[in-house]
Amino acid sequence: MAKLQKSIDKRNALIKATIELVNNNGFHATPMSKIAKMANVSPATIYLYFENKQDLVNQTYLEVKTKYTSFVFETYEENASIKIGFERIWKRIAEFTMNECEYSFFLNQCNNTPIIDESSRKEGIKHLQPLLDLWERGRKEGLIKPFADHILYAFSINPLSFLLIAQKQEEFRLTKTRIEEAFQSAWDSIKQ
Amino acid sequence: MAKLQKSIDKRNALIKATIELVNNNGFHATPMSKIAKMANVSPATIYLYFENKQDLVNQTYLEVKTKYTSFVFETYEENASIKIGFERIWKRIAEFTMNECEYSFFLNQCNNTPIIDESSRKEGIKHLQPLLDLWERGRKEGLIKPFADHILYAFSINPLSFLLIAQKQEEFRLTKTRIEEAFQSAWDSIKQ
Amino acid sequence: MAKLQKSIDKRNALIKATIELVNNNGFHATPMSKIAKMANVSPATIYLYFENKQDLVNQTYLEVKTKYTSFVFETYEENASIKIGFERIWKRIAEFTMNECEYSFFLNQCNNTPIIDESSRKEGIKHLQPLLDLWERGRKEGLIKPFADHILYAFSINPLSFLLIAQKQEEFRLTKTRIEEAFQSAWDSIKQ
Amino acid sequence: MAKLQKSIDKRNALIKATIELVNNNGFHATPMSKIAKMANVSPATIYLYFENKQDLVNQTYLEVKTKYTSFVFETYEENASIKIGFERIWKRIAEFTMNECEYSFFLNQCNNTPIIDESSRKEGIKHLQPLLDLWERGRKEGLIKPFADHILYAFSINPLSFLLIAQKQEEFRLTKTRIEEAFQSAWDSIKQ
DNA sequence: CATGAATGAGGATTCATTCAT
DNA sequence: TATGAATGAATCCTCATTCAT
Repeated sequence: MAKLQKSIDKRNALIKATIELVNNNGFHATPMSKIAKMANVSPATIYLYFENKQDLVNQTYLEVKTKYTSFVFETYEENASIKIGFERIWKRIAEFTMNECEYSFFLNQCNNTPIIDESSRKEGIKHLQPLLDLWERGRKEGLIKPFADHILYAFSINPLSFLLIAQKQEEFRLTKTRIEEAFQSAWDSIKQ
Repeated sequence: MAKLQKSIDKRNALIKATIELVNNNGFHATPMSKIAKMANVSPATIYLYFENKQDLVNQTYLEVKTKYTSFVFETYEENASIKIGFERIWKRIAEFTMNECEYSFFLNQCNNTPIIDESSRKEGIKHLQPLLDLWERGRKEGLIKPFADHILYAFSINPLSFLLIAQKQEEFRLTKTRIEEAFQSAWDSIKQ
Repeated sequence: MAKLQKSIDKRNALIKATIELVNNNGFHATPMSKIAKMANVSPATIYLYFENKQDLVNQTYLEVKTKYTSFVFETYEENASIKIGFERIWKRIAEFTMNECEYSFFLNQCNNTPIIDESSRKEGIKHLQPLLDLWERGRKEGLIKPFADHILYAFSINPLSFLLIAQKQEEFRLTKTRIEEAFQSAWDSIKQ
Repeated sequence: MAKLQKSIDKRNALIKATIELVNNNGFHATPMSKIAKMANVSPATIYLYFENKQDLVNQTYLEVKTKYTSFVFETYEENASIKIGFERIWKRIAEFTMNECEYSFFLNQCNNTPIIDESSRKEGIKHLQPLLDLWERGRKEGLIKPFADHILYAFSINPLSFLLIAQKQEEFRLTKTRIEEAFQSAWDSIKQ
């Protein structure tokens, strides 16, 4: 329906604007009015789609996280070997992190800052369940270190966030070669 | 001098209050008035010590970063072997990260957020120069992977930040054993 | 349109309040909040119509100056004799000065004080162009002293401002007779 | 006495600073702290010499007015003819107005603005008593128009203030010749 | 659904003034 | 007498949110 579509478009525009503005200015220093302006909408209209500013950010966070997760596992097949399976997931995460900087940067900011409601963030790393399952299998097979998921995540996945920020601050450029190197470090850090 | 000491005390109280409040509420949502109240001074007094809110946060950041760096290298001796040297530095960082959560959390927030002036953050990871030197030596000796500093940092040091946050959100407890495990992952990720 | 009219009314109320308060208290000592209260709007509303306090005063100044000029030349006809022409303009200025004390006093305060932006005041006495033209003609016909416009203005027009203030401070009452006397002085001061 | 002199020096420095700052920024926008700084004195010290900010400005006004008056009549001799007497006083006023712009500008601002207490300004033009006496004599001798003092003042003396401001705003330069012209206008405006 | 005008509550900052020394 | 540190009270301005249309 054209009408419904228009609504969805507006909601999307608002979320897009939120991401861009929060990325560049932080949550503070992004007034609702600016978000409205960038989305070509009246400030009052925001409140038809979201309860309030907090809700807007929370929903934006969840939306982006969902995009992230579904991209990451889109190509995943459960029956690959541990290393191959991990490599595929890792490369997808790396691809997302680098190609969708806006999304990744936003997620990162939310994860390191009290701008998101506890409840929205509470899930932690559960959204990566297939990866956690893979690790579990790997631990059983003696291929992955018998460490907690958080440790494995901290050393093999999270570093990509740091590289993203370093790149954004132009201290560093993440080339193809370097991604391969990064993967090697990631794998070494978790493999038995 | 009693007067000078009083001034220093006040400045410290302000910085302490800033850290605590920004950690819990974020830079936005910590009004100067609350900082003043927590430091037991009038809001106007803040402006005797800092130019404005931005300056207060910038200076707080630099102060904390300095504490961090000097703690980390306090016990460092250059002529240890690569692995021992790295282990010592890493453990000091881990110790600081876990014991001085307030400081670490604050640093982390500043590093992942546009609340700090570019110029204040510009240094990147240069403050860890002795560690970078160690890596350089390690690469030459063929003990450390021949990767860029940022990659080594991302995989061996930065993960501690993630573990800190996970702990703060009570998803995870970082026990002695787990620190040992974490170190093992760190070392595996960078060793040749 | 009712809505547009309401907007215009509000803007006018704000300008009126500004004039009255600045006249009585000076630019300092007239907080925006008082202006808002007198105009029956919220302080925040002022900022829908004016960029900031400076802009409010600048615009008020320009508005009042426009009222002044158009009143002064409303009845003017170019082809009268020099003396008649001058008398008509002078009398209109006198009328405005005395009947619209609020406006005149405000203009006077702006002209003698650094509360107005240079740019807003820059025009000087150019707004009285028809009078300047008349003087030019008068000089050519040998009826007016061959002096600079500023001198003619200083001695024939500006004195009314002083009389206004003297009256406001109740040192002096400007009666019909005295206006005639004043005109005589004005004319004598510029006539050849 | 050296001590007394030092006190007087400080008071003078404060008054000088007040004049300069109020001239350039207006009464608002000249904080006590700036006055103190310009006078090389602590803010607290001001309150040893003046009750408060209002008192400081009032006293500055009176001081400057006194300087003005005594300069104007310094060379005056009562027994000159009306025209000569007037010319002498007028020229002294012109000299003061042009040479001591800072003082004149300050006086002018106080006279056209509600920054001075009514009581301090109440005297009006009484400080020019010898001139008023001269006019009275002139009226009796039929040489001066039989008009109120305020009118004579408005047209013959006050115009100099306008010329001062025009000059300050660089619309106009007051040369020797122009001063002669101005005098002619002044005299014509009051002479019978 | 959509809006733009309106606003109350609050925030950063300034400043005249005081006070302990 | 002189001061610099300290502050409470104000001031300008912003912004999330609402409401009449």
